[in-house]
Amino acid sequence: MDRDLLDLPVLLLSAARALVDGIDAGVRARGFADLRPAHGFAFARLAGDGATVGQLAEHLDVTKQAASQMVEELVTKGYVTRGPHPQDARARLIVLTPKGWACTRAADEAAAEVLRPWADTLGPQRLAALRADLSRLATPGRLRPTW
Amino acid sequence: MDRDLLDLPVLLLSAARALVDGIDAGVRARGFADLRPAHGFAFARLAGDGATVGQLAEHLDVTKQAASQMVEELVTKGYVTRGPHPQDARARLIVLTPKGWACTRAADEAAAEVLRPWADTLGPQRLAALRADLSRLATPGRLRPTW
DNA sequence: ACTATTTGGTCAAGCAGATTGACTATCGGA
DNA sequence: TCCGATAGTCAATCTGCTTGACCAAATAGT
Repeated sequence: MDRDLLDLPVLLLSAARALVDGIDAGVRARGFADLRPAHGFAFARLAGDGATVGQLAEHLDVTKQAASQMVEELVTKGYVTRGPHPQDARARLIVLTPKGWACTRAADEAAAEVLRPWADTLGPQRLAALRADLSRLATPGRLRPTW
Repeated sequence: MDRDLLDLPVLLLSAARALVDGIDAGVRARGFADLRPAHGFAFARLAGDGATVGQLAEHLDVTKQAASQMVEELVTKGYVTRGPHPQDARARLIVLTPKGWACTRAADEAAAEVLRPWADTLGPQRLAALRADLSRLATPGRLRPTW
């Protein structure tokens, strides 16, 4: 084991943080200043066909109560709505509002913007290789980092 | 910009989390069950010649009060001591105790242990390349991810 | 069909880790 | 020698999350 691989944790963390911070800043700059990165993780799950509170909780790796609270906040802010669930009357389906969709598009743009200098630095080849390598390493677990 | 580069954030986050979680688990398994990853970031700064509360706060990207609180906790648990600062009577120098050093060694071992399967998966060549690429991307900013 | 258990969600209270604000002691330059 | 800046702590507060209790609807067992 190469000795200086030991700072790989630090590098990984720095890169991850730079990325998330950059995206967050981009999203705020586009007018969505009342959101945190944690909300972005929620949006990622809701995009598509929506999700229940329970599914969201699992995705975010928090309790249902915490997820429910966040949903309440997002409803208040106008990013999502709670509707009846087509298959289960107990459950409620959370879906993005137009504002919520606009925000996810903004996030995609922001992400692309942050990634652009990375592509410039490394070249598209090595960036793609980086992505490929990471995809072989990353366990498909939760991603919320509550440290 | 390649379209599927957009999940690089997710991959980066997964990898970072897997790494930190793995190290944390390894540290706990070695008998230091009363510490969280956040403490590890503090230890990283204290290893060497120690640091003041202010320096620690900057490193962790928290207020001095928060850092002071953590130091108090680490003192209580026996990992660090507060000593007088050689150059400044206002400041106090925080240094690791033998127990603190033992813990940092444990963390290094744990990190190596987590990295080993990574080296097996990617091969030493590409792992080194990964490290090199990341080191070109990572801004030398804070790493504490409080999302 | 009828009851019992499980599951989806919310309400309420409490905790942990951070923040802001106020204060003391010391440093260092005019 | 004074006075603003800096190191650190004490105290109060905020926020996001957890645990615990609960209701309503779904599902399983008989």
